[in-house]
Amino acid sequence: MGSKKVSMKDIANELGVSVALVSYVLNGKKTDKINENTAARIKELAAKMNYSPNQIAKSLKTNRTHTLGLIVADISNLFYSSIAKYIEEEANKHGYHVIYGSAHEDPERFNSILQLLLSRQVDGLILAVPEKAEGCIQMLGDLSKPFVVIDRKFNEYPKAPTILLDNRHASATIVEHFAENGFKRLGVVTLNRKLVSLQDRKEGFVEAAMRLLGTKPFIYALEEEQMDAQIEAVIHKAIYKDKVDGLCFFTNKIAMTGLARISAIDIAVPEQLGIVCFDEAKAYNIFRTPVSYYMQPLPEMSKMAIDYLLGQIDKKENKILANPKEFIGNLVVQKSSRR
Amino acid sequence: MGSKKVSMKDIANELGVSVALVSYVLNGKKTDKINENTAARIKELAAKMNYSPNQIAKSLKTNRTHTLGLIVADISNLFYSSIAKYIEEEANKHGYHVIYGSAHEDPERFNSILQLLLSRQVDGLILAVPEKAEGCIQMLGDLSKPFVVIDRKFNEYPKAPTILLDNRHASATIVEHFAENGFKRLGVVTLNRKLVSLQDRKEGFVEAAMRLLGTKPFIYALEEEQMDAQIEAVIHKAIYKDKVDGLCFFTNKIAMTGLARISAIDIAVPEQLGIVCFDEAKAYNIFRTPVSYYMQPLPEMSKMAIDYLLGQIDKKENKILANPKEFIGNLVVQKSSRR
DNA sequence: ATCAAAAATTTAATCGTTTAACTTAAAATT
DNA sequence: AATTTTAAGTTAAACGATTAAATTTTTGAT
Repeated sequence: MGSKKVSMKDIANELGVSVALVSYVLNGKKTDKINENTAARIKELAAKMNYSPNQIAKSLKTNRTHTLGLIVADISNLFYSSIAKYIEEEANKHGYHVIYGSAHEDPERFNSILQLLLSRQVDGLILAVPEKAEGCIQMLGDLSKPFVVIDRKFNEYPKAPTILLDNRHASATIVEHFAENGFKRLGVVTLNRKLVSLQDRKEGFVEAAMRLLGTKPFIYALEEEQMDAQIEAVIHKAIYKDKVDGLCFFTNKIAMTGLARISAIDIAVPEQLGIVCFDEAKAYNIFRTPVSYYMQPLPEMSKMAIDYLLGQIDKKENKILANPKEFIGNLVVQKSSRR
Repeated sequence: MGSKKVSMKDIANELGVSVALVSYVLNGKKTDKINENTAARIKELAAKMNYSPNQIAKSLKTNRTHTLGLIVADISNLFYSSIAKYIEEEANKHGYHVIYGSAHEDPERFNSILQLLLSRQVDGLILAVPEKAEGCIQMLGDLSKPFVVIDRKFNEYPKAPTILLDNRHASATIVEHFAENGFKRLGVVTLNRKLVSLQDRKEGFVEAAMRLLGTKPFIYALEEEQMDAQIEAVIHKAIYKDKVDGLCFFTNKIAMTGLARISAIDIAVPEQLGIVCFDEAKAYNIFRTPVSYYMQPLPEMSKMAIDYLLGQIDKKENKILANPKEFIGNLVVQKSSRR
């Protein structure tokens, strides 16, 4: 009991050999120059003593932690926890682990987490950078620390490695689908933040609506912190005043709030109101009418993020991602928008 | 650009002092024995050079990583991502970070993640231990590595530090509520796993139903992997054959699957069927009738987990948690079960 | 037996910190 | 002026591994 962790020294002492030899054997290096017998004895004892290497010491020497840092907006938000899951899975495949933090879109919190991850010497970073924290892009470049921005894009840094959805294209797909199904007066519910991805969704939506329907969609912008308080008025205005017949929720969270409100209203979906949301959620199927949604290809996006990062870490210098990589997702059409 | 990270040595050389002095100043130790002026110069330069300590080196020396390991079943599962969020928040308050992994209830995967966390020298562990992996409790005890089990309980290890819901009490509360609202033929949908928490929910439910209604509830057990395939038959049997009038879903995920199915059926909730679920979810409000749920006090549970762990780490030897701590949650009654 | 070559193992420096123990210089005491 | 005290700082070992270079041991050829 209370037996402290065994180190290479313990093994070496027990066997009367040097620590170096133990290191060589246990790492499978110089195998051709080591007596098979000795190697076997070392391995055997290591197993018996339940040796597990001290990664901290290893990292100090090798300058590799085999750990990636991930900063998302909020880990309890389905969209980000899904990303986290795929990132983790993909990283694990390559023997990497993930440390994460939630920044809640606060630049200060973001920077503090970033500093902590850096001080823990993560080998690379995957970041959902909040507004006003773009400075980190320059800083990480100066440090020559591998990183990749996900789900965000900064026009001031067109060369930063960036992975996100082609938001304009996604919106266009949604509008097209609405148009094909005879919806004419469209509306979108978004947040009043300057995030480029929301901006792009909006612009793409407006552009497509003008082109395909000849009308501008109604835009409803909520404040994140007062979503619950504001939603009732917004939904009411959209349906009864603006006579919107096709509504698009721009994020998962907005959708949950909005759908809850619509649930309480006596309106036929999709007959009187068509609905499409961004991002996948099992919950969309418990709404009175299964809700259509535009699904981001998160597994592919995660895979590319990890591949790029590991490439950088191993200095294989693959030059992919010189420009933001925008993925095309796909629209899962359910009853809420089909007529 | 490409400037490597600055170390204490760089600062010391620049200023012509010893590394030790830099260390003392930057850590605020021996402040009474150091010239204020020198201290100021060191701090100033450190700030200017953007020094940030190498935690890896620090950890190697101090044997503290200020990092906790968290293993949940699945980070993309709302229940666990909520726990993760609270754990992270609480840990951050005390200057600790969290590394996590998803074990997907697989003992092998669990043990492999556990080994990795240990090799990274986490200071403590928060674990949702899967069935067949209880061995880790003994092992961590032997290593005298602080840990706490959450959301699970193992009767073979009554002394292991354990934090979870009082599941029997929760079930009893739900049955009581059903009874008070005139529901008579109850049913529960659970998983056919041997997890003590599910077992306790079931036993608590049965016991309370016998006591308050004089009848045994119908038990429907799904296999996790075939939930989607099995749910239709189960719901059908419950409603049309067994004539259940009050249904309880034992987990978030089961609830999502079950509610999606009920959504497709023409049945009045709560008039013909009352519904209560375990665990909180915003999504419960987008169901045609807002769904009642039993909410676990996750913030309090997380706080206790962290407090206990940090206590152990600091060897303050607070003996709380000698027995499993079972928390009482509260039932949020909505329209789905009120009549 | 001798010696070079090959095989097996050890030595020692290093990674960036921490910290107990020691040294030096200046100030205070006598 | 000699001695003690205090203040300010330095030295050096350690944490647990890695790895190039050096050393010792064994083997084989003569």
